[in-house]
Amino acid sequence: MGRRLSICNSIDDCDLAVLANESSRMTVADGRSFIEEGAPAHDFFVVTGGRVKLFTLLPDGRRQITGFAEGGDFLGLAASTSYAFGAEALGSATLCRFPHAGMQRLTERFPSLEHRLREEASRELALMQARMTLLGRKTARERVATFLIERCTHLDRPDPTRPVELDLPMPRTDIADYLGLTIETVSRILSAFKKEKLISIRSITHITLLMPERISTIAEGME
Amino acid sequence: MGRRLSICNSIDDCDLAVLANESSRMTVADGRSFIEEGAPAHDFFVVTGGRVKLFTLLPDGRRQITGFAEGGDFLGLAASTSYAFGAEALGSATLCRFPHAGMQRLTERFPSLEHRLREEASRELALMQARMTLLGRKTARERVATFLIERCTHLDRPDPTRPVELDLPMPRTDIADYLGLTIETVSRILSAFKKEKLISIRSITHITLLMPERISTIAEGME
DNA sequence: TACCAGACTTGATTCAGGTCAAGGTGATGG
DNA sequence: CCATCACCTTGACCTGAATCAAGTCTGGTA
Repeated sequence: MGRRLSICNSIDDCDLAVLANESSRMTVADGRSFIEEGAPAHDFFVVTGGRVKLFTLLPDGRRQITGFAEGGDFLGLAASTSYAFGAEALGSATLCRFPHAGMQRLTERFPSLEHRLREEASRELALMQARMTLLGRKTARERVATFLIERCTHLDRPDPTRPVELDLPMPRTDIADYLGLTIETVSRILSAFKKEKLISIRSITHITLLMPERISTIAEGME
Repeated sequence: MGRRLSICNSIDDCDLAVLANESSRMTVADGRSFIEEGAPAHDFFVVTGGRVKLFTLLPDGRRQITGFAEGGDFLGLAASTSYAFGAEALGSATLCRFPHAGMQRLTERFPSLEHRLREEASRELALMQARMTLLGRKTARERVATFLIERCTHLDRPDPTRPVELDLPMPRTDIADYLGLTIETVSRILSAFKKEKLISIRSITHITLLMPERISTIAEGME
C-alpha cells in the first residue's frame, strides 16, 4: 500500500547506487503468495510492476482484503516483528525487496527517508480510516460505488462529469473480500448499476462509469 | 491512537525542557470535540489523561468510531494537510498539543523521534488491519467478543484462564459505532454472554470476563 | 422516598444481504 | 469447432442483524 512512493524522491540528490545495493528485485507469478501473515517480518517491498493484494485471514478461511497495491506502492509498514497481513500477486508482479537491516542503513544515510516513510504510513492510515467507515457503516450499494470511485481516483481523470473507463484487474472474489460482501452481491449491484445506466460493462474487467458524479453521490451515502 | 508513546522515550537523554517548549497542555470536557474531521491539520496530540474517541462521519450522520485513545496514546498521524477523523473526549481528558512546526523542530533536533513516530504509525496500521477484518468479516458475536478481549489486552492480565475485571467507560452507542453494529445488537449479545456464563455484568461499565479463553475462541471465529 | 431523564434491555417484526442452486460466458486446448 | 473449466450472473429462499416499539434500570435531585 502507499501510492507513488518513488522511494528515490527523498534521496534523489544522492547516490542511487547505494539504494540498489540494499535492495534486490524479484518477480512473483500470478496467485503466488510472497508475504505470509504472521511470519517474521524481515523485508520491506516496493511494487515495481503489476499488482498485488494484501489480506488477513480468519482461522476458518474467511478473508478480508485490506488493500490492493501497484507500481510505486510500498508494502511492509504494517509490520513490526511479524507481518500483520499476507500478500499475493494479482497477475504477475515485480517487486523490489529491502531487508530491514539495509533499510536501516539507508535511513541512517538519508534521514529524510525516515520522514518519507512516516508520511507514507500516515497516508495509509487516513485511507484505512475511510475503509473502516466503508466496512462498518456503508450499505452494499455504497460500498460498490465507493470501490468504483476509488479505482478511478487512481487515474487522474480529466473531468468528473465525463465517462471514465476503468479496468478491474481483480476477480469478483477479490472485490467481494475487499468490500466485505459476497461475489453474488457485488455482481447483482454491478448489474443494477448497469440497468440504471450508471455504468456500462464491456467485459468482466472493463467497466465504464457513465455518470461518475452520480456514483460519487451514492458512494457518500447521499443517494 | 497508538499506545504508550511516551514521546519522551526517544529523547530522554536530552533536554526535556525543549519538548515542553514546543507543546501546550489542554483539558477537554466530556463530550467536547477537539478535532474536526476534514479541518486543516495543525497539531499532533498526546493523550495525557482520560480517554478520547476518534471517528469518521457520513453526511447523513452515520458514524464509525475508528478507535479509542487513552493515556500515552498519540493522535494525528492519520493526517496530512487535513484531519482524516474527528476526536472527542470520553469523560474529561487532558492532552498535550504539538503544533506541526514545533514537531518538525523536535524531529530535527532528535532524529530518533521520527523513527519512533513511524513505529507508532506502523503499530496503528497493524491494528487497523485487524479491525478491517472485524468489520468486514466477523459476525456480531465475534465482534463483541473481540472487543472484550481487546479491552483486556490493554491491561496486562496475569493469567488468561482466570476471570478478568473490565471497565467499559464508553456508552453502548460508542461500542456499537466502533463495532459497526447497533446498540440493540451489542446489548443483546452481552446479555447472551451473561446467560452463557461467559461474563458477569456488575454494572453498565463494569464487566467481568469469567472465561476469557472461551471468549478469545469466539473472537477468532472458532466458536 | 419519590420523581425524572437518559441510557440500557428486551421483544416483535422487517429486510438487506447471505446462502444455495441453476444457468450463462468466454478463454483455452484438442 | 466443440468441449471444458473457471468465473460470473441470476433467481429463490433464508437468516442475522436492523428497525421499531415498549419496558426497565440508574443515578441525580428535591
